[in-house]
Amino acid sequence: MASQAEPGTEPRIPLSRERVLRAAVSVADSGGIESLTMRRLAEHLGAEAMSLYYHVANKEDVLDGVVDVIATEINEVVDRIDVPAGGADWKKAVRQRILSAREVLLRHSWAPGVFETRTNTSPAVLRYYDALLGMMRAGGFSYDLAHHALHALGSRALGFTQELFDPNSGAGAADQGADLAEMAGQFPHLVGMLAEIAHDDPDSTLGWCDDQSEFEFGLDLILDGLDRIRERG
Amino acid sequence: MASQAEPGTEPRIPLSRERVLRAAVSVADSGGIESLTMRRLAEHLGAEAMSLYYHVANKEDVLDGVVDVIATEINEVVDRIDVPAGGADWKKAVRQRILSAREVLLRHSWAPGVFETRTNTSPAVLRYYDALLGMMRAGGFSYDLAHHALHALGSRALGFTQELFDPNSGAGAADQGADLAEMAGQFPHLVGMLAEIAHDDPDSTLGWCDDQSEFEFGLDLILDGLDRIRERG
DNA sequence: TTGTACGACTTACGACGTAAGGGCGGCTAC
DNA sequence: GTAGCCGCCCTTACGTCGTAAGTCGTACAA
Repeated sequence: MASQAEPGTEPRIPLSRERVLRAAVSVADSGGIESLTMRRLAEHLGAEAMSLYYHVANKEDVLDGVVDVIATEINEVVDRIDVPAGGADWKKAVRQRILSAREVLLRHSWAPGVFETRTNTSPAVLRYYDALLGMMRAGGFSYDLAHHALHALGSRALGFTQELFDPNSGAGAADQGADLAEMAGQFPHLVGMLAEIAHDDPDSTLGWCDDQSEFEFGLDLILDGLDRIRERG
Repeated sequence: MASQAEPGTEPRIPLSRERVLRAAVSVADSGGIESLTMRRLAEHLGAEAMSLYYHVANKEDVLDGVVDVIATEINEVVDRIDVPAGGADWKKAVRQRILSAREVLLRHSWAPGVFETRTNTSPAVLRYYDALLGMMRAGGFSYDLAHHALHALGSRALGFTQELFDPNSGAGAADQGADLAEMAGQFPHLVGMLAEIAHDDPDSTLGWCDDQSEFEFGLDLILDGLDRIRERG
């Protein structure tokens, strides 16, 4: 339509699965995952919704493709890392790999939620895990221990953890309506912890607790534990 | 309608937020979370969809309420546990608490996904975390370490981890179409691991890897790590 | 007896995913 | 050349979703 009304303009780039998936990431990046609808995606591409179905089976397929795009971006980043190679250095290598993956996900904050809903594993994710396994093997892990390690890391292996409760929202609720004293009566330890943390770290720019350093704390806890088992076994 | 057509039957139990939320859990239990729509929920209650809105703000509110119902069920279970009390026994107590929470979630397999999408923390979840914190404090944790511990545990504190990749689906894909040799070329470590695990544990009734024992492995890894820090600090 | 407010129902709207089919432009076969 | 085909995109339409707006019966207070 637009191309007919304006003759002589761009010759219209044809759609393709590749282009559709890239656009999907772009839409989610700018408006969040709930803004990713087939109609909006088509609009973003200068096409109609039903045209997408020639390149993509359905919306589930789009979401599958989107995690593959993100995982590919992760692989591109981690492949550039200069690995210190195997032996006892496995921990350093794995740690850096995971933190790099996390950096990519921080650029697509909606992505973790999508990763978790997928059951079909994307080839790019498999490639990521395969290389991670390779590092552990080079570090002396048995396949069995490496297997346990993957489960223990869970989503952390890809660089994210879902925070189940955001103490800020609880604190906010307390500030607003409910009496803080009443709050303290109901949740004494929670309130005590919040008070102490806030006191210890009053001017942290990232809020009362820094997610990045918490992520690293948990990651190191697991990696150290695995290392101990590796040395013993 | 039905109550008008059949006069003299039950006097019709009035709706209430409580009843709506319990019905929502029941619907999700039997048909999965994607089957939980306002219309179906109403039908389950013998009412019309719009009638629910007198007791519930909107669907988000229903989901918030649903996690509160589940968290309350968890609290009821863990409150019954006979705690071995504080000191060095903290680990045993926390471990048992978390595994009990997991048992509840296993009865509502759709629940983890809903927990992760909530940002408003439910009072029942706060109560759960508060008691968990209390156990750690009794075990000698500083608030700071307990805070780190909560982040390190993440969703594991409530008894679940999201499995990002199910090797079964990968293996299934390999079995079906793609050549396993080609698969091994692309993902050598992954295929090696799968082969060894399958060989070591050929007749596990829970599949090639037991999620429960993997959960416990990861949980113990973290709890042991925290215990070491506690002793040192 | 007459409000009045609660608690349900009816109707309707816009957005979503997508099934079905129409049409255009460029290829290949003659 | 031109007839036919097919790859690619569009139009139209359907069923389902969440929910805004308005209606109605019933119970209780004045």
